[in-house]
Amino acid sequence: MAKNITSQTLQRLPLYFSYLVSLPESRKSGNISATAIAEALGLNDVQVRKDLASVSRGGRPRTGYITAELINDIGRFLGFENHDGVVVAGVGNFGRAMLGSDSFADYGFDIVCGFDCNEKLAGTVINGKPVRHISEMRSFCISENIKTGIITVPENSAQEVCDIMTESGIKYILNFASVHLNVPKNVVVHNENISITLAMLARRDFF
Amino acid sequence: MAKNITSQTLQRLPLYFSYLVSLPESRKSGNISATAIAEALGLNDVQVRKDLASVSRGGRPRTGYITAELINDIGRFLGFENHDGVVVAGVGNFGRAMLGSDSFADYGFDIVCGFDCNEKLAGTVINGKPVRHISEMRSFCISENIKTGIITVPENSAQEVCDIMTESGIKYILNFASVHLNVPKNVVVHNENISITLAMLARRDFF
DNA sequence: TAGATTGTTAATCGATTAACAATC
DNA sequence: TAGATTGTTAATCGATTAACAATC
Repeated sequence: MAKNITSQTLQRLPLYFSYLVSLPESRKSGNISATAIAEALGLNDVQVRKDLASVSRGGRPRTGYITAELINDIGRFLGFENHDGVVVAGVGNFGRAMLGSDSFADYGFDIVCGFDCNEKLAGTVINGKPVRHISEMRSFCISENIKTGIITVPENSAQEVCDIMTESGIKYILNFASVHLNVPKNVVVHNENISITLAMLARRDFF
Repeated sequence: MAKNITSQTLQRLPLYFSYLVSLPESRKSGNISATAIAEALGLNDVQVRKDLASVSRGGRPRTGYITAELINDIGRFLGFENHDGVVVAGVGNFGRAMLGSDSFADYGFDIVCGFDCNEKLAGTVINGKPVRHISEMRSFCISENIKTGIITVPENSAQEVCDIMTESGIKYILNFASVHLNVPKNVVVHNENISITLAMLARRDFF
């Protein structure tokens, strides 16, 4: 296991994970075959078996994989058992949704704090997560050794907030503002563009 | 142009589009070469040229493509000049963020209405978009011929809302609830899982 | 046992890249 | 003109799938 993962395999692993986790408890306590997973997700069974071989301890002929074990193996491989601190810059609707979500924990992330330029929001608590003034973000990230940030501020302040993040040692930025961000070479930005996601979904039959 | 688009090309086209749109106005008014785009996005220049050849009217040797024309060609191909109506079920933080965003219009989508089970929200207006009671969603979608829906309700009511959507003729569902949805075969669900996106970004150096 | 399933090797398929002629 | 660039054909590379022996 854990040998030469291809980028394609890496993209499919979360798919298997979500599917297995979404199974009813009755099926989660039993076994599952690569053939069944492939069938459910519309993939080739050999492909699924090869993907699983790279992260799991292996299945058994005739019975398949132990479902709970497989979920664990994939999850561990993808780092879902980590505890990586994450900050959110911008406590508007999107930011509040991030702070309010409890599902990050299942994937190894702790949203530790929200930051906003609105003085009135500083000091409040959302879903148990503190909100502080944006001016405190730099020192917070440095002292807490935060490596990951989410940007949910308006377009016109996104670059400014991004600069503070990169100065604070943040290496990975998930950007919800629909604007291109300039970052140093050792920082990675992922632009989350929901409109494009929607376009790829709703026009798939057109292409 | 517009010949045999591969799935890989289709995934890169929005990338080119975002990059070109993000360029400063001074550069948007001039020309750009496939070589320059490739350089900026870390891709192979022949690949970019091949991708662009499938949607654009072509570039010129020595000078490259006319930037504004290229943006138009890619945008038109991807349907960004459409006007497709979209409904949002669930007017919580996420739903409000969707209704509040003006960027969908740039990609050919009109968020026409939000729906919620909270009676107090019905009749309100967010960013010019009306909010109605969830009980009105079915008739609304049918009469307006809506094909695309966004689900931003809590996990426990996602399937119920999803059922209403499929009964209303909706074919494409963007699901923000972290739960598996059962749909008829002719309906496509895209599960937007921000935790997984974050994991793929923040752990890329680990894999 | 017979049959379903795993895991691997070999063959196929598709996508990327190299090479090059054409063009401005 | 010389050189940068386009667009296409051919070669390479990588990923998927078919075939099959091993296993429970």
